[in-house]
Amino acid sequence: MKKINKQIEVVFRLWFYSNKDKFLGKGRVELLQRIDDTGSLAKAAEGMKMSYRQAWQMLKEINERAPVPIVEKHLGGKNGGGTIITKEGKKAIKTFVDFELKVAEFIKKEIARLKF
Amino acid sequence: MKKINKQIEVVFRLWFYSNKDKFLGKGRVELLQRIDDTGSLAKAAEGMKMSYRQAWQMLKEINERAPVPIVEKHLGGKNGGGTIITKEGKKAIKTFVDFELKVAEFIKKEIARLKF
DNA sequence: TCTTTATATGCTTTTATAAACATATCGAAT
DNA sequence: ATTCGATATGTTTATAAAAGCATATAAAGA
Repeated sequence: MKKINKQIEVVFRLWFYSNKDKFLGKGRVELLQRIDDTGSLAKAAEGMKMSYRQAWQMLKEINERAPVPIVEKHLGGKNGGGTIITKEGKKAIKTFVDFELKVAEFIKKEIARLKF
Repeated sequence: MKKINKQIEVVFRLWFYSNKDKFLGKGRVELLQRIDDTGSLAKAAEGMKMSYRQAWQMLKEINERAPVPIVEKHLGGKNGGGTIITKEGKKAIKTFVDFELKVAEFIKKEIARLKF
């Protein structure tokens, strides 16, 4: 009988929920990170080859569900406006990324421990 | 500023992959457990209000992708046939369930440790 | 050989999700 | 007032995933 552990890979996903609603996951965090980098939802969407519409809806959900304000939007003005990540938003992103990393490390260790 | 950790919940899913293909996840494991309980794919499907077609396709994928034989099928015969979980199948199920539990415990501890 | 019951699949129809297209709006700066 | 670039949404179209329906097949036992 072949040993399984040598050929098994474990993949995981995790989400932050607030009030029974999912408000952060890997995809959303990437969007937020790109917004943080570019200062623009449109540019962030383009960067991850996602339609602006979709990205806008995603961000809308994040805002509706997050327990704290994640972004600050600006309409019109010199450069047409823009979107910036709030301080709380940055904290939430970091918390998620760190959490994800810890879980990944734990899983890696556990895989090594698997014996059949 | 409100503290986030008191209101955040973390949800996760994990999958076992073999050869870049997902072959076990929560839903599939439940199907297998029900097959193990009933000895029948049809009964298992019914039990989790899933169409037989769907369950059969799910099981087909599991079999195609798992590194070891998970079930043994029997066509025809006295009671029309049936499906039983192999010894390796049972081991895979247990491994998955145990793994999932450990990750859940780890996550629970990490949540408690979150501070903002 | 006919019955029984679970597995094995083809085919069609819904439903859900995502993509695509089209505009409207906002407000600083010119 | 007009321009400009980004946000804000309604509407429609295309794709994909799930459901539903129908039927064939296997093989032990009566």
